Amino acid sequence: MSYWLMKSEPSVYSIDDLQKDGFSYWEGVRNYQARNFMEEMRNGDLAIFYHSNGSPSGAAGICRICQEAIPDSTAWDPSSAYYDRRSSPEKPIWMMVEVEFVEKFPKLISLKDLRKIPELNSFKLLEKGSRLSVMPVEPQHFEIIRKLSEAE
DNA sequence: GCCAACGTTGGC
DNA sequence: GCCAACGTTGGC
Repeated sequence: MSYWLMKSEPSVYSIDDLQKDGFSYWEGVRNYQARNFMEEMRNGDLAIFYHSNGSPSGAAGICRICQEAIPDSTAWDPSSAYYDRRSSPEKPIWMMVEVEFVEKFPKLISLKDLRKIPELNSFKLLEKGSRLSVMPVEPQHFEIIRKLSEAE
């Protein structure tokens, strides 16, 4: 079992939206590295739901992978914001997984707070210039963040 | 809205 | 294969 972090802009799709929906396809990823990570995801893997471009940004909750990578059909939908004419049902370029709501943290753990934790020094998310929207998370890092969410 | 950091594209 | 130009991400 592996751990991941997945970013979403709360103005587009937030942890509250996922809580309400229960499940959601993670469509619209248009970065090869992020796509490759999604292809590695297995049913039952857990992911931190991260709010990017939020006020503030930070870890908002946890979701579980419930459908392994399948072609992202928004890529061949001309009316979609994620349309990519290079992709087709015959030759899909982009993939998506489906995630299931697990929990919303009682309080968002802001990026600023994450940076205060010495044990998270090597966390990829916190590296300068890190922009990847889907990334693996070390099990010990995942545990630290989950524990942080229980504090106070 | 600004802008640094990064990824992608395309001319050569 | 190099690299300049351009587009995007995301913190602030």
